[in-house]
Amino acid sequence: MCVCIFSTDCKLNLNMPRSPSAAHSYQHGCSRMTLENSDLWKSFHSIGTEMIITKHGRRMFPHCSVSVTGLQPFTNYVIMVDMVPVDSFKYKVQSNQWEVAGKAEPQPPCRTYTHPDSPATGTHWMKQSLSFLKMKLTNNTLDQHGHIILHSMHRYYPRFHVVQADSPYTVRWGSFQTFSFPETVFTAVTAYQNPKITKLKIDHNPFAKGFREGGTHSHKTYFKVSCLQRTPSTSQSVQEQKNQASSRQQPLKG
DNA sequence: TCGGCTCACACTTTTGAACAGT
DNA sequence: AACTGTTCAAAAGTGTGAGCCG
Repeated sequence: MCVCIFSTDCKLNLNMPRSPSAAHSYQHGCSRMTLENSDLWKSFHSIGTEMIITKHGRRMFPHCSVSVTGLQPFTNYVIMVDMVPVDSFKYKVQSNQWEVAGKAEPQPPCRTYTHPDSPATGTHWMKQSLSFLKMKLTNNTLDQHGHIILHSMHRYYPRFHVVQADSPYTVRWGSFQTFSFPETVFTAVTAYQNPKITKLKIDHNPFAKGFREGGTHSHKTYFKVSCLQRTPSTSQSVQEQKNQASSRQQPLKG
């Protein structure tokens, strides 16, 4: 469920860490937020993170996953994310490098993604890391699904809010704590511009495995391979594949 | 002509329902 | 009856290239 609670005052809460070399954990009052997959984010950040946005909404990769400590155990909190423009420029790729292409387009409607567990007690938030895997990004300004609306070829970073509130509808009156991480800055694109990003994503994102070999040609190549694996039709070979698959998944289930 | 956007494609992974076993 | 584990089909999600559009 997504609730739009911000308007033009988004930047008032801006708490962007100043130094890119800052630690990946930030303290705010007595509570503290840590970026879980910080190393992965840093890998992408080092070559210039790009996030695909589509008309129907696309998940982020790497996705936002954080852990929180220092909350009051029995108090209810709502945890949200919104996207903040890094600067007021639009970018383009010129000879494999991002360059400023002019002034940014007017900001789309500012939306927030509320963590589906919200509201929950401090104990709940602190017992495990919080994944925003299902958050989707779109370039469709008329989007009705509550996805985060961004402009292509613009730079953003996710900003996390921990709000003391009993429901997503009462966050206006709660006390805000805002966190962000320098390595999560990304450029919104409708198609990847940097092949290094593509490679890194394919290496880490299981959904992209079918495209590992790259290009249309690879579709055929991959299809042939998968046919060879599947057509033997002996239940044993199928079972072996399943066993391998399940053994791969076991640590995750655990 | 060019750069950005959309769509179909063929694949993998995830999810959830149905079923069997304890 | 309740719980746990397994199987299977459907849904969701992925990057790419071709073609469209401004």
